Amino acid sequence: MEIPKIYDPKPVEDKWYAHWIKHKFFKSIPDEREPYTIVIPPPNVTGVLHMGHMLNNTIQDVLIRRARMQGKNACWVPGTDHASIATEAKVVALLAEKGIKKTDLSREDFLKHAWEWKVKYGGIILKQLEKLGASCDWDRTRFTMEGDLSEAVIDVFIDLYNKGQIYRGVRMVNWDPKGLTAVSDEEVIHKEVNSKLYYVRYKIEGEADGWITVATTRPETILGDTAVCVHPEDERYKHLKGKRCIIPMVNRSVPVIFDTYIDLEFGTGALKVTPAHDINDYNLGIKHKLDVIDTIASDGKMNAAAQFYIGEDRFIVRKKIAQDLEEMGQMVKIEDIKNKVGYSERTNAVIEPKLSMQWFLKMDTISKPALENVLNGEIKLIPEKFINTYKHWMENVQDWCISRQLWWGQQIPAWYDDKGNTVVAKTHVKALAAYKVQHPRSNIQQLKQDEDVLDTWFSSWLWPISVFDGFKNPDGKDINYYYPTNDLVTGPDILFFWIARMIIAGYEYRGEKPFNNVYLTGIVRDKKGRKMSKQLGNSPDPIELIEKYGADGVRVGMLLCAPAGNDLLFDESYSEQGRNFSNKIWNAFRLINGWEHAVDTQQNEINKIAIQWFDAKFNAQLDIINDLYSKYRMSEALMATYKLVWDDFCAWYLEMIKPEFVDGKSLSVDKETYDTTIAFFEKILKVLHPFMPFITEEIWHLISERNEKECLIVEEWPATSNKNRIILKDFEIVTEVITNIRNIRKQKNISPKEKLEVFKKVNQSEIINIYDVIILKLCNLKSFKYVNEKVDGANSFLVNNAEFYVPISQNIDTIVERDRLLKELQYNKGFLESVLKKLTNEKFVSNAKPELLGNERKKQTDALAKIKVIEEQLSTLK
RNA sequence: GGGAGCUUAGCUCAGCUGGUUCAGAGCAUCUGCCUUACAAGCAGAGGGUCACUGGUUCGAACCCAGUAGUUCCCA
Repeated sequence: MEIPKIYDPKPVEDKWYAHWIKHKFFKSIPDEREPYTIVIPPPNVTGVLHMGHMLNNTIQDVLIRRARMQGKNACWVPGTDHASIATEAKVVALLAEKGIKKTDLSREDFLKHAWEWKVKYGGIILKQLEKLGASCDWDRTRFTMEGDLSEAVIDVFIDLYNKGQIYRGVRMVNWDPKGLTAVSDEEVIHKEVNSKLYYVRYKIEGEADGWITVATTRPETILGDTAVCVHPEDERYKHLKGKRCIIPMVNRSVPVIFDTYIDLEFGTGALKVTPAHDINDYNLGIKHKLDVIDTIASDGKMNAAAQFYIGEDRFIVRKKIAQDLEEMGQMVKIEDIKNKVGYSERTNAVIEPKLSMQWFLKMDTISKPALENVLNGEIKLIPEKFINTYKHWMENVQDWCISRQLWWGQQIPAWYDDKGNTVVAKTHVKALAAYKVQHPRSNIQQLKQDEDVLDTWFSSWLWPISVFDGFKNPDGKDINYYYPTNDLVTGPDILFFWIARMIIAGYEYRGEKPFNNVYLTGIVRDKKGRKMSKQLGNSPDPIELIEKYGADGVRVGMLLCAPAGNDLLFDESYSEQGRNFSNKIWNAFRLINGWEHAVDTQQNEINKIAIQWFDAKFNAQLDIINDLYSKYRMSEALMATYKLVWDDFCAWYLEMIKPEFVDGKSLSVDKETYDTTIAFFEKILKVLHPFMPFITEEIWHLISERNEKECLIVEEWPATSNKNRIILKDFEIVTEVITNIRNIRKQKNISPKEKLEVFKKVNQSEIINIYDVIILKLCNLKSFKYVNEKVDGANSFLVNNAEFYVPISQNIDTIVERDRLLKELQYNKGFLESVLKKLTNEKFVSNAKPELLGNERKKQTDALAKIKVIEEQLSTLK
């Protein structure tokens, strides 16, 4: 059967993925082997695969496949999170298309729609992961809102409440007026934008023409002002001590207060204070006991307390009030400035600081072990530089606002009577019972459950425990076997959102870390360094990439540009390189596969040496690869593998043993060489497998007869053994000789078909001629002979002080040759000089380590010998 | 405003404890080849003031200080 010379990944990938599934190779059940566990960072159910997922899931799959081949019980747990805001937004939008408003639905009905949506679309991203080749144990797929996981969330809430770690309070929160919910600090993205700074003058109370000018970027909040604040040291305002001023339009009299918080340089040095709508103002308000007037409603529109513009959006009001103040003569000037504005990560609405009643988790004590165990190296962050960021955050950690004003999520198990008395309990029945204990004289029959749900991260922080049913069954087989997990692979953007909180939960609920290592990938950016985003449209569709280059190609492409912890600038050309690599491997297979192998053919010297060399090379390189893996240097491990395959195996080894063509027919390969080559190739497939699972599995089955259970995916990772360093050293010289000869051929424009003669001048007695056959073959030589004298009229080169001559039919251009030699001489003299400089330096000789000194001395003698040879060559040129 | 990181070839990055012929890799580029595995290929070559300035040292891409640019985190 003719094997196509271009590898076609599509049918291969579909076939083998199905095959692996069929034979349950991804499945993990606790046994006596050492476990190797990864829990997937659950992508959110609304998501479709983007390049960030591609990257971290490729890395996870590489790790898990290698662990599996190393004989560990590899378990990669997949799943999704319910992403309350994002999902609810999607469902609301979908309902809106049908003309249904959320407010018209009951909570129950809305959730029914949401679940329908989840069933229909929630699995898309997991299906996409299959295309990538992700070897997750799909039987273990979990979802943060499924029964058991939700129950864990509720139990944890109740437990922490009972421990006094959870409280309810009025706080300034980041309000998302579009999502109509509070969001955490981490979900606010601060962006620099072009704004205006409005200078507005307020009348001083009781003075005929006394004014104070404040500067603000948010004039719409003027209606909620309850003070004006200046710096106590500010000479401009010292006379205002004890005075009051009048807020325009609403004509409210408010005090002028003094606080060192004020920045003298900014604006006019006078700050209008709106405690209800700015976190700093809020704190000032508490300190100075100011009134709080909330003038903006949940939807971002002015409310009745504002008195003006009621029902109009804050941004429209900003323009209107500026104009009105202008007309009133109270607008002094307007300047353009740049400032940072917070946006909701989910809805992109401008965040409105808002006072509201929320649930909080105290972070001060509960986070202690999580900080400690990262600092002491019990949990490793890779790369280490993230420890700084982590430490900084954990040392300044704020209480976590865990309530969200949404329906999609776990409803907070808090119950209220009509006076606002609260009990926390798992069910209404239990709540009522608890309530009766607290209020024995009450005969209330009905409590009202809190309307809000818990933050999605309040589910996912339990993920490494809850996916193994560690809450439901704390001493279960799974949790005891798989926990703590080995590696977590995710992006640094969720270091606090998720990683830190998982560590906290791990210590709180298992008394142990959730994972040993956290591998933080970079953020995938486009070629210009911009984050990939839908708005910019600069993100390639991963599935299309896979169609175009094959999953193996894209995986390789991803990792080629993925230095650990640094952002990566993705470009499609990397996937192309990956695809080309697939093709290279494929063609190596085609070559070997096409060889006749005869039992009666004697193994020749070339093949014997080639085999010895590649065996040594493979082992040495595998040591390097293993070491790089152990340091999580994935892209370097890939590059080392790439070079092993492309350069060492294909370009050198296969070229060496490739049978020659005689009379238009390929000679046959001896059986021993053939079998060894197959064995080498199989080892190479193993080492390639984690990076390129599909093509390697395909060739694995083509290259030898195997039954359907004998799959590469469960083969053993090769052990390293042979450490023949001598042959590797020798080969460095051999390849240098070969390159020199090829170079001369190239420079002199000699056809590769023309056979050359090469002479080696014997200076000393040492002749290592075992490699000559290789030089003969790879350079297409007629002969390779030893001489005692220089060969006249030939091109020459030096390798390790040995002189080589290549006579060619053209005359030697002595001028060019002399120039070349002079240049070489100059370089070597310069080099010698630098060595001598060290050796004649007393301080160097007395300070340097002995081996270093010896090295320098050797350099000296080598350089001297070389100079002598070059000078001799030069003298004969004249 | 506070903190952390980064700056090495056209691009993306290695370079560990300062010392090997140390300035490297891949891609891209250039030149020659459709040589019976692969043109998605083969062979060869050319690319760098290691951001800048100063310091420490016998010796600095590497250590220290400052400057510039840049990215991120926090407020």
